[in-house]
Amino acid sequence: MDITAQDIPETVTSISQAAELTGLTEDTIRYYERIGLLPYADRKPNGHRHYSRDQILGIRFLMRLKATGMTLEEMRHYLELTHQGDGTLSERYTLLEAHNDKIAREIAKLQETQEVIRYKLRHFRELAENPNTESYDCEAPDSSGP
Amino acid sequence: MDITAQDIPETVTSISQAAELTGLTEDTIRYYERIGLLPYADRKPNGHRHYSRDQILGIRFLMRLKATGMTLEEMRHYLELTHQGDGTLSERYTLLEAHNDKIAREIAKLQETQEVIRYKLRHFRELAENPNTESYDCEAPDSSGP
DNA sequence: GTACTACTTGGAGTATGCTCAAAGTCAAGG
DNA sequence: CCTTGACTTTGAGCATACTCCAAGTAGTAC
Repeated sequence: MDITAQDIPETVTSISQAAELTGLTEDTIRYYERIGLLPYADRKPNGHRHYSRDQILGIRFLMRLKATGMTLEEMRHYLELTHQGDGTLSERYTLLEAHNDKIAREIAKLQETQEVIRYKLRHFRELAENPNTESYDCEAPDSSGP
Repeated sequence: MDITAQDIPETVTSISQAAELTGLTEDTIRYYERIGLLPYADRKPNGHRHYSRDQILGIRFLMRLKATGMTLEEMRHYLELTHQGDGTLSERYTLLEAHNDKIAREIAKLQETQEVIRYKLRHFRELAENPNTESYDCEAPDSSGP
């Protein structure tokens, strides 16, 4: 998932190509359109959807938001603001800023848990090196003290 | 959610206290017991569940795993191994190590997205300072070049 | 003309993870 | 004895996010 458009063909793209380029399935793309997360896609004369490079990039950005914990409904709201034009810029700014803060908190939590896990892994290694006769089976693995 | 036991009373704990100490609801704790994620809790003579300090710590550790993307089923499996004793130590080690790697990848993804969001925020600030007459409404917000 | 492929729509079904409600038990207080 | 409050069990319901299926169409290949 490049953030540049290098890998996206210039010509418009079918739903199968869009799926490949975004990592979604065709069904998921149609589902997103149905729930209003993606705008009603342009159709070719035969009724098939086609997507522009910008639309693919737009979906990729959305997938980033999703991958970082934003719900479909929140994304839908953000896109609604985008459609309403420049008058909503400050609101969109606030939303993205809030999401960025949320990501920062998420990273902090992940790093904390990494420390806890590394402590446990160290503990396991000690047990393996020095099989403890009085090791009580810690049915409820915890993280208190050494 | 301290990783030490400082805030957990020494005396055994009711489900309402357990809920408070773990951030879960009583319903969720009962649900976890039902699906086998938590062992069948000891009951007081009147049938009420009670929890030890170690059990509270165990739940907190599980909630860390959950908060970092482990599913209930994966946790259930991990706990099953724990119950099987020291023979499963190396398998548990492998599982935790894999989860730690997953967290590392997750952090990397979050940080990448933070960069993309910061780029967009910067772009919004520029638009606000210098309202662009030819700003095309980027219906599909992307992240390609400036 | 027939087959094949790539799509279309609409609707139903599924997985995960809760969340709530109904009906009952038990112990303490007034 | 009656009420209140904190629990109990069982089972159903719900939100999110897909995922699959059936029936149909449009264009190409032979």
